[in-house]
Amino acid sequence: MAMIRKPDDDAVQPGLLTELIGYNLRRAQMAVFGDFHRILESEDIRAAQFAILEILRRNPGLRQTQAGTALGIKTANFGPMFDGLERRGLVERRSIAGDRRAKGLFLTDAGTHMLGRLDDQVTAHEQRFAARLGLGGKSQLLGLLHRLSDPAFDTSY
Amino acid sequence: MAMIRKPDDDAVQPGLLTELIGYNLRRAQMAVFGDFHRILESEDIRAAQFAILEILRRNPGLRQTQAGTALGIKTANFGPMFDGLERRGLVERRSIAGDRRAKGLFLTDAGTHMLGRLDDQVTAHEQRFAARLGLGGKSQLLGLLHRLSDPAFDTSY
DNA sequence: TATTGTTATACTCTATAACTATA
DNA sequence: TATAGTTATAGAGTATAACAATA
Repeated sequence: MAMIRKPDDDAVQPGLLTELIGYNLRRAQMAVFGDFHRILESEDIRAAQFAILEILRRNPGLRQTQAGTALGIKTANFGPMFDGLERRGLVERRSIAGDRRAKGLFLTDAGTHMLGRLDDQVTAHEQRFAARLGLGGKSQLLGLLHRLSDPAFDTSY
Repeated sequence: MAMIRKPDDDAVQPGLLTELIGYNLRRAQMAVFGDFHRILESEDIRAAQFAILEILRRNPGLRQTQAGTALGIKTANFGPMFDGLERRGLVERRSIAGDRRAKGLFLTDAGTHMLGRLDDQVTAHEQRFAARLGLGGKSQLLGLLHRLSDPAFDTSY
């Protein structure tokens, strides 16, 4: 067998990519979400569904458009996602007095209990990653991330 | 018309979500990628395809498994993604002397030129977001993100 | 036996457009 | 006319499993 040099994966030169904020955001998100998904598996729900449940815990009675806007989910996609949760009895739509087009969204008791079962695990997950960031690292990170997501920090206009 | 109070979108209480590192990573990534996608539209390519082109610019001759591993794309998915670029003449597979299973991946001249056309726009995009982060903010952010994506910082084992 | 890559397939998420019903 | 929500549909991205060829 000839001694063809097999390139080592570690020897891949990162180049421009690792200098890009967006690429590094994606890598970090993959790591954090991978861990988070493992937790949600225990209740067989997805991250997007968890976000819906969580925002309804804090804001019972929200309308679909509001919940969707707050989470960055389009109206046309929110409906089917919510249907899945409703079929499992975790949430419910209630009619709103005064506007027969809109519906108020609520957690059921089953939904509330599921979130309760996840609370400790989610807290542990969060603390694991906060620990990686060191003292004050998390609040520093969140501050920087808000500058990226908040259009008010865009000075290019 | 009755004076039903229509809840204001701004009044949605964020709750737990905005305390989660993962959720804030996602929001920031949506903002940065939204801007980035607008740039890539001009050449009609996707972010994942850009990443493939970019890593081949720096690492010509990479094998599929290596490129996929480096970018976090599974082997079974890398092939079809690469096919799309190859059909457009931006990249090519070449046989490797000594291993008839593997193929070396290369940019074509067309692929190199496309990356060249994007360079200035990508740099401008990057500077826009770096500006939002303030002096030293970007290197601070990248340092924190690496702690999240690098398993070596996981102290929970 | 292990590795490189392909094929098939399914699911989630995202995006757009056309539509109904109410306001 | 505008708004709340639904339906249909298409595309990208991700995941697993089975497979062929080669090492």
